[in-house]
Amino acid sequence: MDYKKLADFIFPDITKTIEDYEKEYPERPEGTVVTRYAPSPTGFMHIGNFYSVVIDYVIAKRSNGVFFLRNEDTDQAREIDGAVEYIMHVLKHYGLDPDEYEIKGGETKGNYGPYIQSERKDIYKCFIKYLISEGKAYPCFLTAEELEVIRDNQSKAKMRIGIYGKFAKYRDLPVDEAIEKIKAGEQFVIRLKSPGNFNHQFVFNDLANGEMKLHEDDIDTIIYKSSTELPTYHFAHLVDDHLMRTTNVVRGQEWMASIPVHYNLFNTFGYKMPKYIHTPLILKKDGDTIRKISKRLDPEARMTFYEEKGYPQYAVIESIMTIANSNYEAWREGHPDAKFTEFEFSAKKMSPSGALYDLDKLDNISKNYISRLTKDEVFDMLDTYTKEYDKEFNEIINKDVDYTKAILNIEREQKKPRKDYAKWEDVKPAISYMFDELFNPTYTWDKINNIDEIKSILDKYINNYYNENDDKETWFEHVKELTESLEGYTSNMKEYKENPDAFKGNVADVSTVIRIALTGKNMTPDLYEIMKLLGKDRIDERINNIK
RNA sequence: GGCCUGUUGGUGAAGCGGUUAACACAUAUGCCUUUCACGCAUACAUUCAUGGGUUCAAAUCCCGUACAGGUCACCA
Repeated sequence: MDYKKLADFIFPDITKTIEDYEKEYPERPEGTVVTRYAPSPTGFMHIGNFYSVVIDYVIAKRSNGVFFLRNEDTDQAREIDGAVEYIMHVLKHYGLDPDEYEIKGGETKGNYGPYIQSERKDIYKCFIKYLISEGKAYPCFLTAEELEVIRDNQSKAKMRIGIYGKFAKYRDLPVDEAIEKIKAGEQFVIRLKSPGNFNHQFVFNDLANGEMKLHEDDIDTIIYKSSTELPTYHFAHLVDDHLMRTTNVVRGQEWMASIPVHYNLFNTFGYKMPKYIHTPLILKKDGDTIRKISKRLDPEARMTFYEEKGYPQYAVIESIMTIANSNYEAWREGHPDAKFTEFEFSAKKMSPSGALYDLDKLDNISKNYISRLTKDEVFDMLDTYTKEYDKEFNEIINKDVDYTKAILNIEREQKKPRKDYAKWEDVKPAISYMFDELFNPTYTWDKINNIDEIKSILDKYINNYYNENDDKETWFEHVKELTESLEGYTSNMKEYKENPDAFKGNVADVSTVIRIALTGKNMTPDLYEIMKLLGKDRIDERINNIK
């Protein structure tokens, strides 16, 4: 049959050949690892996508390779404005900047573009045209209704579903008849004339999941959508990753099932398949059931969650790396200051089963990280965060930067620093009492709640025992002396513990009374440090305000 | 329904023929201690979904079963 006639008829304007493109996009330097993140701009970024990106980035950067971003906008009905900008924002936020990318109507970087699929139509058409001219693809005129009937019948007959064998009605339609139909305005798609045989198996090696035996695919998959003149994902994957010279494809495990299709596609062109890493799904425990984490139901599925809460970028990446390779934590212990890209990542060590993303673990990583920062670093990060998410608090902490830093430095910059904050959102409620405009004096404590008693303790303290120039030891000695002077109280904790009923209270209780009076809380960092920062006037004022 | 994948404590998991079944998080308790936090210590899987087999020996190898997930679009 004269397939060339058909090809020329369908794509009369396509004059470039595959060879032209091969020349235009030459092989990258020998041994370069090339990875990509290829999202469809259909909404906000998901933690699972982020997982893939981190791995893309690590394996590219470890070997000085290339990591690029490709915009897969072939489904225009689902496209959302600003989605790509948001993705770029996330990548930048986490320091995972792509080496090559393109913003629609904006900047472009890299020599293997366009990096937006809707701008690559001619390239796809060229490849499709070649396939048709070789008789390896054909126009199919099956309507949506016909397709549905076929599917129903197959399902009733318990047959495999799809267009294959005798169901591929237009597979061998004579060229002239096809041309007539197109001339008559009939809608069509282009399907691959599948070379596969379902009864044959081939071995596929996934870098994460290992070897598996799969059936060849004999379904004539749609590779080109006439409605939009755009290819389907499968075909775009073939053309783009071949021409962009991608060496490693990292994608979610839901793509595993498409491997036989991709195997066919790469084989019909005689191209080498890239290496694949199918990442496990990130799951979520919902009551008693475990399911795929969902953008709609689970706030923590969206990457915006981590930014809004103010999780440090470092912590989010660390938590992902910990899931990806369980020996990462041990490595980190030995290399506390190394960049995560220096870690010897192993796809093989990835667990093939889905993982629950553990926010407790994230908090722990984050707390440890923040606890090791200096007061200046903490201030800067808090400043950046509050500028975006809490303007009021941002103004407050900037009124007297040295004062704020001193607060943030309480029990910091020492061997065993406090681990109070997992995210920047936690800071404000933890230290608000240090700022008069946020201090909301309320005294509530069950153990000592008699107002006369409280007032007498505080008055005695402020008049007879408090001295703003005391060092820490002396300060505490004075609190002890105060305690001893009170009827029924002891400063001897051992004595108290042996017989708690014999006393009204102890030094800890007296300290707590002072603490609550000054901060409104019965749990705070070191009281001495707090009082130092508050200063005599504010201490007097707060104590006098207790009613 | 077909095809594919998985199943080790509350969570992430190590282990891949002989271990007291690592480690980290979480939880609980104790010590330390002016509260909290930190730190330290202890506890937490008589057992590796389940049934059978191979073996002197199995979480580890084989077969079956159950359960869970993924996928079968002019969506990616």
